[in-house]
Amino acid sequence: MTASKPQPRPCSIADALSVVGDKYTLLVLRETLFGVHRFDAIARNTGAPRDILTARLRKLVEAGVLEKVPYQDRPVRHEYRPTPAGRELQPVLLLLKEWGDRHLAETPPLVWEHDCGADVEAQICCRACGEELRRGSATPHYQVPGWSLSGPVEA
Amino acid sequence: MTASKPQPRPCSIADALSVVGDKYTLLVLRETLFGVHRFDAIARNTGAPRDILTARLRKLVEAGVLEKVPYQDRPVRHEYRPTPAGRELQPVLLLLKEWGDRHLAETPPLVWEHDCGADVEAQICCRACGEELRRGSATPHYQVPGWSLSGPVEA
DNA sequence: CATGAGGGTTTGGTTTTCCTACCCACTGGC
DNA sequence: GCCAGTGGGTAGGAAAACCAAACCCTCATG
Repeated sequence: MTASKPQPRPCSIADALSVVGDKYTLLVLRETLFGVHRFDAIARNTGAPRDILTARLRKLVEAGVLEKVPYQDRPVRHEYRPTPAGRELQPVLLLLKEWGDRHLAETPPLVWEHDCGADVEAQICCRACGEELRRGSATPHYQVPGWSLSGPVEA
Repeated sequence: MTASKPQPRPCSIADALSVVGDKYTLLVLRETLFGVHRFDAIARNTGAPRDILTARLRKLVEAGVLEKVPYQDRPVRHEYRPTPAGRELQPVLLLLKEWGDRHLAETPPLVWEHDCGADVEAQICCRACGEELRRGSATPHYQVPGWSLSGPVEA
C-alpha cells in the first residue's frame, strides 16, 4: 500500500517554474521590467490573449512577483509593477536573452550597453570569492533524505 | 488591409522560451545536467508523462540542446546528453534554483559548495569589466525598426 | 519459453489555451 | 444628452496540450 505514485525530485527549480513556468509568464514579467505596466500594452507586446493575461497577472500578484498599484481613481485603474522578488528574476531573463541571441537569432533585437562601454555579456560568479562559476568547481549536497543527484535512493 | 494582427515584440527571450519554455523542458534539461541521461530515470525524476517526455526530448534534440547518443547495440539504446548549447543553459537553472530557494522553499533541497568553501550564491557580472550588473547600469538599444522598449512606435 | 528491462507509441479522456465577441465604467467632444 | 474611445476585464466554444494506463517491440537472462 505504499508508493502509489513516485514523487518527482524535490527541487527549487521546479518550485520556481510552478510560479513563472507557464506560457507568457516570463514575457509578462519582461514587460513590467521594461517599464510597460498596463494591461493593454502588456497584451499587445507579449501577444498573450486577454483572458490568459488576466490569469497570469493574478497568479503573479498572488505569488508576490508583481503588485497591483492604482494610478488613477474615477475610474480606478491599476498597473502592474514588479516587486523586489520580481526584479530578482531579471538575471534569469538576461541569461535567456543571451542564450537566444547566441543560438536562435540572427541579429539580437535588443542590446544593452554597460556603463563601462561594452555591450553587456553576463558572467556568473561566486558571490563569496568572485571567481567565475564553471562546471565542476562546486560539489552538490542533497539535503533531502531518500534523494541523490542521480535519483531516489533507499533509506 | 494592413496590420490584421499586431505581432508581439521581437525578443530573444521569447525565442529562447519557444525552445525551453514548455512544461517539463527545463526539468528534463536539469536531469541531463545532473548526469541522469536515460528515458525512464528522467521520467521518474521529473514526473513528466512518458508521451510528453518523448515529445520534449525530440524537440530538444532538434533544437540542438540535447543529443541522442547510443550506449549499447543489441538492442540499440540511446541516452540524452546536453550539447554545449544545453550546458550554456545551466546558469539559467542555477538562478531559478536560487530564486526558488529564497522565495518558495523552507529548506533548499540542494546546495552546491564552491571550491572556495562557501555555499554557491551566484552573482551576475559584466564580462568586459567584471563589475556586478545592477539595475540602471546599462542602457538598452533596440535594433528593430518600429520598436522601442515601451512598445511599437511609428516609422 | 517465461520474465524483465529499456524505450518508447497508442488510446481515450480531462484540462488549458486560444480566439472572438461582449460588457462595464468613465472621459471628452459635439 | 449622445457618441466614440480607452482600460480592464468576462463568456462561450473550438483547438491544442496534457495525463494515466495499457500496450508493443527488442533483446538478455534463467
